[in-house]
Amino acid sequence: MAVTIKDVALASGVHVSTVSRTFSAAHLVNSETRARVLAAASALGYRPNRAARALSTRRTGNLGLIVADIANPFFPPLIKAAQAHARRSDHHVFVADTDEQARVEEELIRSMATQVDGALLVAPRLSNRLIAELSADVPFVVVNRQPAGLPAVLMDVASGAGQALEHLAGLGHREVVLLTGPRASWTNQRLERAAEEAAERNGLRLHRLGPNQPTEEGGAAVADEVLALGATAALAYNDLVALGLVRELRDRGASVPGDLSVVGVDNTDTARHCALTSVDMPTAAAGRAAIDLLLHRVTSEDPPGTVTLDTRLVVRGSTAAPPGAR
Amino acid sequence: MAVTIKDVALASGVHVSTVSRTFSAAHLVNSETRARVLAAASALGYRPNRAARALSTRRTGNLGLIVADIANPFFPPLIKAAQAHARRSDHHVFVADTDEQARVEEELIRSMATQVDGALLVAPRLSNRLIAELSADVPFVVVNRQPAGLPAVLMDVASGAGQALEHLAGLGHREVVLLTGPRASWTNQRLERAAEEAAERNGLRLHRLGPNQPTEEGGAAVADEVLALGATAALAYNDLVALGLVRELRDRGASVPGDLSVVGVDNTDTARHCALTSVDMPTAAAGRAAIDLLLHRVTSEDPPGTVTLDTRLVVRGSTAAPPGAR
DNA sequence: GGGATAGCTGCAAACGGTTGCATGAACATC
DNA sequence: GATGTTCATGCAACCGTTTGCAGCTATCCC
Repeated sequence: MAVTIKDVALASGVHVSTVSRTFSAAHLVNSETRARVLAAASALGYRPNRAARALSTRRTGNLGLIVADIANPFFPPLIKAAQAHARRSDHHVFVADTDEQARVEEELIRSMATQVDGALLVAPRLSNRLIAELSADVPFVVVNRQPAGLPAVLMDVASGAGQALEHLAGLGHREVVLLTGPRASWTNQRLERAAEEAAERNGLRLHRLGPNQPTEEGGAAVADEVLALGATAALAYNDLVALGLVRELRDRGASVPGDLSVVGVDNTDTARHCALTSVDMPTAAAGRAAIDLLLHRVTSEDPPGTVTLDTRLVVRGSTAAPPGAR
Repeated sequence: MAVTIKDVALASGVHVSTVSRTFSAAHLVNSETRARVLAAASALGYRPNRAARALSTRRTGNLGLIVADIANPFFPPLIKAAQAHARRSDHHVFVADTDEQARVEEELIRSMATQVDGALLVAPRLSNRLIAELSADVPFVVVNRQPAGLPAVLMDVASGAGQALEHLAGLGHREVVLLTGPRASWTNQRLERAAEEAAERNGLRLHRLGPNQPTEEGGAAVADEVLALGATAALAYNDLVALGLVRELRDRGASVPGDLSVVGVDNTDTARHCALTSVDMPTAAAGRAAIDLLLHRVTSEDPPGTVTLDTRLVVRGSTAAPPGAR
């Protein structure tokens, strides 16, 4: 049915191994022969069968990309960039969604293991122990987490969070609340520490509220408490939380940024559309860097490296001077 | 290195073919033998090699999902649903982004052909001729387009667009502008026709403006013309166009919905966050339906079916009575 | 008790490539 | 002119699994 190497060999009068070499080690075949083979191949519309190739080479040319929730606006730019970048090295990408469940994540990795050369775990929920165990089967690169001994790409929220608090201090704010995210999140841990340090540096008083669900509902749920605290600005774990808070506040007649300035994290498209000041996460760059690391890891024995990317504040309409200021 | 069927055979004292049957045709093996094989397999951590299996069965257990732009908020819910649904039948999904380019789309399909049992084309840019040609290599299901002879899933914007114009008429609007999208888009064609009919039904005068780029910029670019037309409401090709228009209008001091009511299409998360009235597209349901159709097509010879899903209006804060009304 | 049947299992040939090794030709070296 | 190299190609085993066929055993029927 499909045209195989055998058909090409027949059509060009050479042995299959010569056809094979034409495609996988062209320098080993005479240039005239090569031309003949290529002509026959393209006339027949030959395409190497990747599954067959994988069987002997143990390289599938496929990568896995495992994320918690494809529909969370944080992920698509990363997926897009990773996929496009992988394609440049002729790799295909399986994308899988774990629905935020560690069990699903594990099963996905196991079932992909025989079909991929490596996998990208973005903000995995799995225990470090299990990640280490599974990494024996498949080379991993981890994004936004740092398990010992594995290559990682980190988007360090610290720099952007520092800029955010500096920005708020500059506007005249003195009392700021941090809406924290999931305890297990590496980003959240960095965010908490960075916010604390930056608050001190800028003479701000920092309140904490959380952990919160990293969703719009999570943000909406704490609107009361935020108002009760008497803070004039809030920094949220992510854009969804920030936007949930904004919506709830406005529903209650409070003004953003008039009564409360709000800063998100991730700088998703939604933040852009809703004019939310936000800390930009370089998701596309992270996707590309992770693919580079992964492809490198697949082919080399070098010790795994870690790439850390900085973040930066993008100021929009959700921040302004506090109510008391002139 | 990896544990194979051979290791399991050795460990359980049977021939490899018996191990194979235990996994792919369990009823053919004695239940005691089966138990022994399964025990050995799980002790060794055996997982069938899908590439090898694909070689003999000509079924890879993989599907392709090809979209124009992963980062466009319209797609992720569809991708998520399709992937989750495919997983239930033990299929993995390659996700690929064409960057809106027909050439890339074609190359992607060709390079995936040997590795997938079928592919989902979502709003493809390819010519019908080429789609037909390629469908000889790979079974397709097409979403939001209707090439002859191929199974398709359509999200029919007509019903929702009708509701939108009815809603606007009910609020007292009389002059409405339709911001059209790409000419080649099936959705756009349906939208234009449906809007025309619904306008007539509801006694509205319908202006058209377009074709517009289906992006925020596309919407922002026509703000002037919209104002000049004297319409009091706009229905946009999609949410991005609608939001671009809203932002530009507000930047110029016009009020939405005070001066102009705006309705989008897609009902993306962004529309929700930005309180945009929008026509909901059942993307998740479409993803699932498409996978069903595809899996069915892969295994059967039935003539291809078409699934049409209705849409409906979701009213939010971007629509209100026109300026003149009491 | 003999033949047919059903139920399991083993054998070996695929599936479509890759690759180490052997072979042969052409050419250079001394 | 014998020897050694290099280059190009063919040969055949192998990658891990499936599957048609054949063979064996036990059971059943008359």
